[in-house]
Amino acid sequence: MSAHSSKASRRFRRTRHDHASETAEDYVEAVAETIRSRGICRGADLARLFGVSHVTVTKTINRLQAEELVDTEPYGPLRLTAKGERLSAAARRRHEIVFSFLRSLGISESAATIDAEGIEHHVSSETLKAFQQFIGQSESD
Amino acid sequence: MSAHSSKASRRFRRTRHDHASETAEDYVEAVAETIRSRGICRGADLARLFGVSHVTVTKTINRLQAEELVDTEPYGPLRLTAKGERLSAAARRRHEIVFSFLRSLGISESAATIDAEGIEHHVSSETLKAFQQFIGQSESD
DNA sequence: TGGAAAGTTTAGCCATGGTTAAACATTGAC
DNA sequence: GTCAATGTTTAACCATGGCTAAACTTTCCA
Repeated sequence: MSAHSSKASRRFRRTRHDHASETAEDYVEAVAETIRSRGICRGADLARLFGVSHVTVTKTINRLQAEELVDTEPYGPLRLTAKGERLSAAARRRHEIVFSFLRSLGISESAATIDAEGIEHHVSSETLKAFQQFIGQSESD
Repeated sequence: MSAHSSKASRRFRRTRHDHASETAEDYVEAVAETIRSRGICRGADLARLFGVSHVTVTKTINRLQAEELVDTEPYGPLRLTAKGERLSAAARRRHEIVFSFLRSLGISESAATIDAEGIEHHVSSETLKAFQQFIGQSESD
């Protein structure tokens, strides 16, 4: 059996693919942000940021290079490909909408920061739209 | 423009070990629900529900047994331990709050079902409280 | 020039969560 | 009693994402 795509099973998409793309988004977002704020991004920056070892970063970056999201040479700094830029922009936009939405609801900055990070990878475009609309309404109150 | 662009210690998920407890919650929730609706729960039920192979279920159940969340004998049906019951009740409650919240926002049932599944493991108690309060407000409109 | 410090990679280990293929157990129909 | 269907387990594999230890490269400075 296996490639089961019933309505019931589709909501439980807890596959390696989903996790891999979440990681990819986190990484490209972090690369973009680091370049934005420090002008350059190296593996060690990401290790520090994520709180993981530099080895973990190296392995992940290798995967992202294979996926053509990140571009780098041995011992060189990290850059995003055009594809990586697009992904990071989309991820950032989604993140900011979720964060602002939570803040609009009255969630504290610290909780909103943590929760947005967890939630951002799991909102459909429909929900994202509703979040955006809600933010707009709150602002005009 | 951006909600925040701090330099020090940004968001970014740290513990990908959280993932193991998400799986545990999904499983105990599914066991509880299956027992509720069909009177018994077997590994094959979960394989069908999650859309994974029965082998994956067996391995996960072994881990949950080691964690004393699930109780079973070889070739026997699955039962929850007291600890498993508590976890499933908490997970279900959280799930229902998130789902109802999304519905209150106007999200379609199908999107709310999928998104709630993804989001429920990432809401802090503060956010959960805000969701609950919002549901209450919407109902009295 | 030559080395130390900082940064990066390689090698090898582990857990989780996926897969198939194949063996084993239980149950119900003949 | 046997046999097929169903359900379960075991074996063996893969990818992701963690780790430490050790080796290698780059940079910079005395």
